[in-house]
Amino acid sequence: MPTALRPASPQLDARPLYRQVEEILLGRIVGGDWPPGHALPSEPELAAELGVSQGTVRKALTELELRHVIERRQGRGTTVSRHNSETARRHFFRLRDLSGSAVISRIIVVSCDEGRAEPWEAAALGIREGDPVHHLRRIRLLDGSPRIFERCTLSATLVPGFGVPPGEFAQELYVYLQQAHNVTIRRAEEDLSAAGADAETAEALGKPVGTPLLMVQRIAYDVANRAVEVRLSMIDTERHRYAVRLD
Amino acid sequence: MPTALRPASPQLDARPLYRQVEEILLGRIVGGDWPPGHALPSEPELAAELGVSQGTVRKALTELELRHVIERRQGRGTTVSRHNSETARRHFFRLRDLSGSAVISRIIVVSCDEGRAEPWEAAALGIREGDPVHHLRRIRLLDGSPRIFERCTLSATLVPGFGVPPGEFAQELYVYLQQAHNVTIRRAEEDLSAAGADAETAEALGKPVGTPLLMVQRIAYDVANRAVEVRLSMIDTERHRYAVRLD
DNA sequence: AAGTGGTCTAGACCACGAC
DNA sequence: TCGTGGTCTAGACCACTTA
Repeated sequence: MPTALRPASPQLDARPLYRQVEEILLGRIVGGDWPPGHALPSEPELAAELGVSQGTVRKALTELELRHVIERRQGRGTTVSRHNSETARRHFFRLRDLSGSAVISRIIVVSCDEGRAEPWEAAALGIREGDPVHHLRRIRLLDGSPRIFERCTLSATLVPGFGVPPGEFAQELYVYLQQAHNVTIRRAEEDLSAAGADAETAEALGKPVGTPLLMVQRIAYDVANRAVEVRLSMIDTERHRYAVRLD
Repeated sequence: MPTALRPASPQLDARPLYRQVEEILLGRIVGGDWPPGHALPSEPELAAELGVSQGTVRKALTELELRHVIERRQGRGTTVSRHNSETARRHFFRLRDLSGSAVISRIIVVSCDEGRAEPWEAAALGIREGDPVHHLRRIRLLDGSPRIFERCTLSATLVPGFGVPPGEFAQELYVYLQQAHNVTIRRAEEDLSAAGADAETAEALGKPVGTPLLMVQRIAYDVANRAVEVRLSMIDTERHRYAVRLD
């Protein structure tokens, strides 16, 4: 069933055609018609279905590709992005060792509880104070040593029934969210500062209280731009650096 | 004089045409034929001169625009990017106040000397140990308070005769480099960590030695991808945050 | 009114991947 | 071999800026 992009009646939507195409395609992905890993119709097929030229479809697909919503490969086709440990880390894990190389990371879940949103969590997640949330505490081992203590808060309305067992957890959180809860994280905002280690963090990392740590507050958003997670990471930067490229 | 993009003899350059166009245009900008602020020929003119279609020129220009080398405006034309305090800050100054708003910043030059490159400086700048460099120390006031102490090292071969007087300095360093030394910074890499304040920094910021500070090491590259500056910034994050977007 | 970049089309050919 | 996305062309019309 072709989507009516340009009805006979005068078009009030003044946005460029390729923006509208982009939104239609994104809608199908967000709505679950095309789940992660699904192969999209070919460009000529999409063009015919939507009643636009292949060039317009291409421009829309290029935008979605830049936002990592889809992946295109010559000869193979276009698929909805699927998180895996590589892409999840490349996009959302900025730590490198002192030589600039990627880091081997292991994750230990300390605890996972249900709770109510504190004011700062509610503000970050765009929900109301007291709304149900899940709390997750994790320790990350970088190259074998405990270097990061993370306190994560997830909006329970977006990931109902969330829960992971304590102990080592091999999977990246965002891969797990996609596979187990059908929630795809697409972007995040981080605010960085320096702080002395608090008691809980100091114990988790085996450092004295007050040790200077890199504190990262992250808010993660899904494909539909909903805030899913707010996370406070306390990072021991003795042997690692948080890498940023400005261009 | 048209540039021969596709000679009669078989073309060995297998790169796409638009990449070659991109390189030609970038070459004219780097070479100084088109200085910052200069208006480029129109797309049809470039297409005719280079012997390609306007669509190919457009794709090359789009790439350069994404890299902030040029700026395009409908009806007005395309110009070579010129640093000003707005763009310089938007790209290279990541600090926000606790509400996420931009910050009013003043710069005080503490000292400016000539010197020889230490090993770590030489490694960062891609020069040899002992090569001539300029050292610059600055204090930044954010919203009126001293919050950042910066130690900058510039490669003297790229900015010969560099020098700024001590005291307040209204201009952004990269704007000054472009206007006074014809060097345009286009991108930078930053490595972030947490560290206790050393004696020099503690005095500059009026904080006790050992106060946790955000330490940022930046390497700045010009349009020709040469390392121009390495900078160590010590930042008091009591009332400010370093903002990063991951997408 | 003239000229610029922005959008959109229709069609050609090529490089790559899967069968 | 076939279908995919990648490149390239030629030309139309539109929206914006400047004069």
